[in-house]
Amino acid sequence: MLDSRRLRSNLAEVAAALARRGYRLDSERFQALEERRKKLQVETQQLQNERNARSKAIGQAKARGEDIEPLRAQVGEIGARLEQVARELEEVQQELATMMLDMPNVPHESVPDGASEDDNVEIRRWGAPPSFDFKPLDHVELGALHGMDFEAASKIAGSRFVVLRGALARLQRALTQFMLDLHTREHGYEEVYVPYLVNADSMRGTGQLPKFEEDLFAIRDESGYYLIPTAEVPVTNLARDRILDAAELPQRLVCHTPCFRSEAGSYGKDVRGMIRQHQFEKVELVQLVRPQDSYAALEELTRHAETVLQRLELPYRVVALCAGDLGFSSAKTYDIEVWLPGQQRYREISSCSNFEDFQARRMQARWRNPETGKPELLHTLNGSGLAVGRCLVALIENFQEADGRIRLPAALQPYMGGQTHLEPRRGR
RNA sequence: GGAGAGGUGUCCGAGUGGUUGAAGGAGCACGCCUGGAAAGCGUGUAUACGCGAAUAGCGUAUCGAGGGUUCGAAUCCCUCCCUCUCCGCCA
Repeated sequence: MLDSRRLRSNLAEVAAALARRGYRLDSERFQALEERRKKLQVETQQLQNERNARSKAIGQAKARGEDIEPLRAQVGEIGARLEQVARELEEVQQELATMMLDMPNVPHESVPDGASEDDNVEIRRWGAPPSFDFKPLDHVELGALHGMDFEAASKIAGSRFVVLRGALARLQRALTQFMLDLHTREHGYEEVYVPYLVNADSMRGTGQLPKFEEDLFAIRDESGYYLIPTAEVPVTNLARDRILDAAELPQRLVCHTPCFRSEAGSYGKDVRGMIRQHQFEKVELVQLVRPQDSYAALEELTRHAETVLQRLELPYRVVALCAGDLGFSSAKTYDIEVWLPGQQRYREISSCSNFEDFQARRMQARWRNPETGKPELLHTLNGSGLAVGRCLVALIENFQEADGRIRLPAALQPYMGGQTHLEPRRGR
């Protein structure tokens, strides 16, 4: 959510910044609502003031044993008017709140212009796409040799799910373990375990609600629970309605969870394979930082995610998302894209964002600034470190050999019982 | 699932209709005292919002959330949420 003061005092500027990302802010409507709000609020508060003063007078008169009936009659009239005005104010405020919950974050000035992912700007590359002296398989064909079973999954659940067996199931667990160890031991993150079902307040806090309900899976009973689409939701909400001590910052948290996404509106996109699933594993990095530190933290967090790919020897590139491709809550985002031989292109495997105070304002996540002594909104960031399913895809595609074997990078071997290769499954 | 207790400020805790934003204590900040520190003493110490040029002033709201009663609600009534204890069930 944007700062309402900033909207009031710099409406044109905010509207221009939002236009950069393709959001049309209805300035006239906002201004009209604001004017009504102001008028109604002043009136309401005046009436409340009057009522309070007279009620006190009644209390005093009563204490002195005087007749209070005439006073009561007066206050009654005020009450009736107050009720009317307060109701109108409530309506206007509701409309304003709805409008503001719908507004995306303002892009940071360093975010490149552009309308779609075609306008994203490549920042750097690491490693080189492998060359094969045979025709490399994509992960679906290759996975079939190693225990990746989409048919079984669709029988049990439906499309966009997968069953992994044997070494491949273990490989996914190994990847997860490796990532958690790297971030906790070398990057200074604290591991957390969190609920996978969350309430609507949490979803509102990070920005999934109210606008993107259709992307979520919801529980059908009266609980009001949603399945988390990313660990970002429960982990960032740890700070909701809290005032953190300056000494507690920065907080670096890492969390492995399954993620559940309805993928509404992605019909026909990545229908084949494990790239786009209703359920996938992810290791997520979250940072809660002082506002002045958040852009340095974004660079740092992105490097932490990149390190995973470097250790796994997987070629990738980093792109800065253009304004038009930014996520709703983000002020600036780097995507990390890994090379997929099966598609002969780079595909997103991590998305690292600085939300500045956008999420913090929604969830009232604050810290006490020692310089002012006051609670102030903190800044939140997160990034995948990494999407485990896609990482598994990248790994098997990049390290496949002519005979269907898959080489394991050295960093992973300790997590796979010292194995150096995955052998195709035979006769099972 | 059954029975009970409870949710007040950074924390503990008082408060059952009338100048209560809220006693008292702890913590924290500043000052005095001290060779220095502790103790002691004194002073201060919520948040959001509105009007406003204002870091001045004034006002409004906030005692889990929402609704109701009343001239007036932290205090009375209703609904919901959460926490704790005991019993049952259960991995």
